Amino acid sequence: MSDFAAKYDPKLIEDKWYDKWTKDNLFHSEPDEREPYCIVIPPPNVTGILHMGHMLNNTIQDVLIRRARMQGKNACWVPGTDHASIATEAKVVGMLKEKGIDKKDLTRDEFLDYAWQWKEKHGGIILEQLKKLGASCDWQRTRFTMEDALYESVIDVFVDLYNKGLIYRGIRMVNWDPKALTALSDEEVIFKEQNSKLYYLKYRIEGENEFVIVATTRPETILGDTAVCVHPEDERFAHLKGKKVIVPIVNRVVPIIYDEYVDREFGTGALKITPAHDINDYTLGLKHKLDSIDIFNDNGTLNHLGMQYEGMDRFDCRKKIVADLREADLMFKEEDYNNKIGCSERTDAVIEPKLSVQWFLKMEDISKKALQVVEDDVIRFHPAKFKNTYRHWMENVKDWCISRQLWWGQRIPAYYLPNREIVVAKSKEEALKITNEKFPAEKYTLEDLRQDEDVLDTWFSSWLWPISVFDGIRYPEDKDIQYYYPTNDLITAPEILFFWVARMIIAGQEYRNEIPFKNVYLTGIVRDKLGRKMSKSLGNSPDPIGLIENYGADGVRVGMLMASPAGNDLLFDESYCEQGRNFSNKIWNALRLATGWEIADIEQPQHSKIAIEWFRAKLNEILTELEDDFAKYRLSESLMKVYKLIWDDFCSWYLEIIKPAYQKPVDRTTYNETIKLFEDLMKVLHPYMPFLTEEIYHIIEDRKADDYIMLAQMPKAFENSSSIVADFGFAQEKISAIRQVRNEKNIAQKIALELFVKESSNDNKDFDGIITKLCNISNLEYISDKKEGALSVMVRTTEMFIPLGDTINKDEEIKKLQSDLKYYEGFAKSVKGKLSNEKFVSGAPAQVVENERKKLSDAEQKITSIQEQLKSLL
RNA sequence: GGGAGCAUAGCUCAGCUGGUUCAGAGCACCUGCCUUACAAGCAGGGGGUCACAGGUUCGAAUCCUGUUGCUCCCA
Repeated sequence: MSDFAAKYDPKLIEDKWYDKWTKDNLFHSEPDEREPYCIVIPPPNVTGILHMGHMLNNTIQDVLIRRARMQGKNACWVPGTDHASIATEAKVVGMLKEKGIDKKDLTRDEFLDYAWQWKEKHGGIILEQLKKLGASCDWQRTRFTMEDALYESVIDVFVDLYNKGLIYRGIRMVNWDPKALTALSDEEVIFKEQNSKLYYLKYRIEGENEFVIVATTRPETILGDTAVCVHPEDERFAHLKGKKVIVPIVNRVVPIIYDEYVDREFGTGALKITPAHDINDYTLGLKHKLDSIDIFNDNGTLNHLGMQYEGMDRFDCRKKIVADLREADLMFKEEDYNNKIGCSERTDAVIEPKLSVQWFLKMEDISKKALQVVEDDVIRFHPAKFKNTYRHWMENVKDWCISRQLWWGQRIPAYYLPNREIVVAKSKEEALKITNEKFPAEKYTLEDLRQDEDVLDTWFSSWLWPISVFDGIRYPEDKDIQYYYPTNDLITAPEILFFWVARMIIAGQEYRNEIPFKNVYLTGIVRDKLGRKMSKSLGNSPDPIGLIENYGADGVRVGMLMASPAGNDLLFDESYCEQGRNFSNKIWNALRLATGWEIADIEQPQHSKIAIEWFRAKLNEILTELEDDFAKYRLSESLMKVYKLIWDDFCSWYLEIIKPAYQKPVDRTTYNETIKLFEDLMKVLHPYMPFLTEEIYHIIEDRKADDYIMLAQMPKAFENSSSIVADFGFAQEKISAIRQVRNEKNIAQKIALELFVKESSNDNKDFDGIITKLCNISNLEYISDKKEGALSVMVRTTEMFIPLGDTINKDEEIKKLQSDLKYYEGFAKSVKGKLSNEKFVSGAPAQVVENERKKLSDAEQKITSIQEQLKSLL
């Protein structure tokens, strides 16, 4: 025992085992005859560093992978990163700026060189950090969405979908980032609360001296106004039917239109319509066939349609226009107003809704099967409530804007010809070939083809991830994709259910005619104790690597899992990790105990024999329950069961029973059995706590070099009809009751007690040895009548007596018995009431009625014995 | 504005097809213990009108309706 420190120190062993595992290439998987079990990692962003969300997400994946591996499956966890075009490009642009280089001065290729350099330097941080967590990823299979094979897959898919007529170019209102000069997807826009002003502007009615007052937060957009809209049933404006109004300053005459879209309560009830600069106005514009007047340049300054404001920034223009309106007496009033303004996630610039030409993927048809497979539970969501969310989105799916005005990403393989035609092909040469077939007369050459400058949305590569990591787009018949696809489980956050999960399902249907995964486990968001999202700006996120250093990777993993039922947000608190660390220490000390005894060839005590039998059965029971928990993806519950099995059942009960007296040896049989049990427990625990369990596996027995717990077989549950677990439960109650007496009467464990048990038909004496040992009983005797002058304790229907000499406080006992009596009488009365209800007896199932009868007879028996005790005391 | 979900102990959550696994777990809390594995520990204990109001039923935390309060998604 002197070999072991009394406190477990994870630092000493975690790196050691991770190195051994990787050196022996244990995480690597190749197709073979075993059943595959595969997870593809949700590829973290190359710009990112490990945050608490990753910790949770990857802990869960590792638990599932390690368990599958130990169940004899060919487990493969494919890691990798995605190129995150906007975020990375922003980082690279920032880095260049620090060097005094402006992106505009670089060619595309020069810029991409810098981007790759940046990626090589910073891109692998998260994956390295995952190793500290113990992640058993197949590092040989690490993929990156911009590497050649995956890049080509994306291009192939674009060409294919274009040829199928599913990709088109269209004018749409997009979220324009005037700083990054690119369109953003909706999910890249963050809405921020802002104090602004609501301006009430006067629009003169044509030919009259009356005005319509229109409220707006963006007065500069009047330059693009093409209508004023009111609610058709709004009586205030009924008299204006057919009339026109004059836009202030611009003096453009625009119609008054009527639409139910207008909120009569907002502002004055009259709404200015600027189809080029507001998404809702745009829709109304289409409906009412209005002109669109775009007044902005890409960088947010006013263009030539901005009249005297041309060249001004949009916010400067707002100030100027407000001043001009006031001067012209066209400003009715101004009031403070709070609204939410969309800002770019990456550059923080205020988003400008902008009409622009973008590439789109038609979603309606290709989404249908993807909805069906979830509806039919071919793919299961855990928790299932996300099915509703998914359905809602899929039924209202909109076309996907897939182009981004950036350089870092897969460049759109579309080529523009001088005759304004477009050819889409995998390469320029290919494009020329097609061009010449289509337009032989023009005799175009390579020089005539101009490739689209834009790249594809990052999700347009991530949606292929479960296929492209196995190169299944380019080589659909190869053995890897055939073997590992469809993968088993996907573990991700609900936030990206649509942007990623749904699209992967669609891609799977389109390119494999098969689902990409069978189960989707949706984790919650890791929040701080106060329920706030963890963010850099709040500074409320602990450093995950720091946590690992403080509590050990095993401790942190346990901490993350314990507090995170599927789909629930996790209110993180370091005390969870502390609990995990304490658990490590508990196990460590159990090891110190179990391996510290001297072993002798002596007879095995009866109580040890029973304890082993009981614990085997208990372990088996838990194994069965774990099967069920994993089938339902209830990971935190499964861990809690293992936690209690080890801490309560093994340490507090089993070890205490078999523990030899001080400085006495343990018999060999018990020792061997205990080590075996310990080993089984470590196996069950390994997926959650890989490092500690591997260490202990090697301490409790000398192993061959290639014998690892992470490759060992998980203990399997067996059929068991024994009632020993339940029977022992009764004994445990008796022991607790006796301990309670000791506690209440302040009798130290050292002082031995006598115990008399009133004989009854349902006595199981198998556990008497255990009771004697754990309660320090000098003499356990069965008696036929009650024991006078002893303290009486009732467990279920068994009466036990503990002689305590003079220490019994009669009044106290009487009081206690009387209150018990009152309770049981009340209880019996209510059960009687139930049983005398004709409808209950005839309506309830026989079993339920039978249970009630048993309750009543037990209660009556208790009442009788309490009354007898009272009699003897009074 | 449209949709979805949630409300159970101080906190985080279980609680399946209504009925002894029905009021539970972990943490926190209280009491007593430095008992030779572990004070990062041991033993014991207290604590909830299951958000509110109705309804269905012999019986409701569980099913139905409404109310209130929170959360998320879409607009």
